[in-house]
Amino acid sequence: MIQTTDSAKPKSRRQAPAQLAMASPANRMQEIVDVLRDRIASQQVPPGSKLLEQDLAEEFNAPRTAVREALAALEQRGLIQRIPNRGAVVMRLEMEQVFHLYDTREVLEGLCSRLATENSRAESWQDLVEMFHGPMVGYAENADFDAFIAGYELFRRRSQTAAANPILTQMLDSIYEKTQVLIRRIIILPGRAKAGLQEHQAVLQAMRQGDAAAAESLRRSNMRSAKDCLMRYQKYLL
Amino acid sequence: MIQTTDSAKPKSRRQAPAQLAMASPANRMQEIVDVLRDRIASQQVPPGSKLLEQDLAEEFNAPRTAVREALAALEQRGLIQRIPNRGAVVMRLEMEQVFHLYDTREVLEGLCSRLATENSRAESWQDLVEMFHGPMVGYAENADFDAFIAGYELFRRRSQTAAANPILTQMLDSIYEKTQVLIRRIIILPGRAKAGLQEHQAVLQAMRQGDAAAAESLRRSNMRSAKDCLMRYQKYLL
DNA sequence: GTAAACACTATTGTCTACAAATTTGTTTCA
DNA sequence: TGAAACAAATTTGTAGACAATAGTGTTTAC
Repeated sequence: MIQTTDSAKPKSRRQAPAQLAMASPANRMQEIVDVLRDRIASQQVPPGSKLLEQDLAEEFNAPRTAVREALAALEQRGLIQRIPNRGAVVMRLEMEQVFHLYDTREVLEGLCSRLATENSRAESWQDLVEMFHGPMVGYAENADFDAFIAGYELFRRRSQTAAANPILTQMLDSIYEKTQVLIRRIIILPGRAKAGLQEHQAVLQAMRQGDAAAAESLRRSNMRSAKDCLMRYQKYLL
Repeated sequence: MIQTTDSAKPKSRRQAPAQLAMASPANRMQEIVDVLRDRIASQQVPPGSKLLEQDLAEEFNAPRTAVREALAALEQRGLIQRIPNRGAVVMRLEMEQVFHLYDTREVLEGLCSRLATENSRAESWQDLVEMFHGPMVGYAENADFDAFIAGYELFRRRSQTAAANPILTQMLDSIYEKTQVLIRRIIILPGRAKAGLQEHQAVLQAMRQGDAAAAESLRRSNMRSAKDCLMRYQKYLL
């Protein structure tokens, strides 16, 4: 095999192993995973849908093996279910499982708020405090749910970043990608937007004051309140 | 293609889809995953080791694709790291990551104890109470760590089962399989066995009294205490 | 007319061969 | 002698072919 000494690689023998881990060809599978994840999380592909390996292979212009790997990854993440010799279907969210997710999320979001408070200067939350006492109030009153959700996600992202705990981030994301669709349904429930707003104001106030324990406790109350709302109106949701 | 009407399959047209999901050929990969998981968790394969696809394929007498799938699964679970074109190595536990794991575990174990208490009759913990006031005391005093750990794991399993939250179980397991090796190193630290024993006695007492909130709080204290011990002696551990 | 047996199609599961890339070993030139 | 250039071998990544299984439609026997 003739190796063409190709191009400019003036590498001395044992080169530094510090390379950016990613290239374009190797992780095409990851792209498939990401795209499918988004579709499932946003319910562009509704629960119960069958995912055909060949169709996906054609769509992504990838070999079927790549698609299979992607499906395996999605199965591990609990987004799809694979039945031997029968293929993959998008996982259906049972109400019971939603409650399990929320119970777990409660303590994790609490931890996230606590760590975020502990790890950052109290003043760094000032802008979010103002946001939740300013624009967000309007969004809630005018039922501008898209803007409201956008603000809420900013809060979430900022908290996660400040918490600086990769394990926690991973677990919260894994919950979030399953319950994402529910947010839009919860927020429209009677009084939920307003209640959520007030609860977040309280959490942010605690964070602004550097009171980590209070932030944790208040965030947990917030999640419990959301879950209660969900239970109350579950007939109308799923 | 001639189909041989093979063997005795007196199935009427549309058969009940209720089949046991597992057969032997389909989930040979799962077996590879489990075996490797155990080896990694128990450090039979030390951190940093390279895992060669071909070697594993020969050992398990499976095609390389099956091994690749198994490795992909282990990567998702965070037990190995795969670098494109360079192969898979067993993940190394940095101290920082251990702390992240313990922070997360603290709130999850707390939740587990709370749910377990809420979901089961208070009397059902009686046997564990007696165990932790009886035999376990001896194990701690006589430094019989194997027996002590066995008792501890029983407590963990019973709690998880009673909590009856699959999401939580999955997350706790995913943490546990990474920190499993540490238990044996923590337990031998000065005073740790005895402290852990007392903390568990307190947790179990709360559970025995049906006080879910106290159980959660005490279990969290217990985990924090373990983490403190870890931080204090980290020089001697990793 | 109904139900079982049969053949066919579509889809998933498995395996092997090939290509690309990295590491290792050897040689050559200052 | 030492470092760079080159070649070989090992290892991972990709693709496609083949086999097995489940689902569907059709025929046939009672």
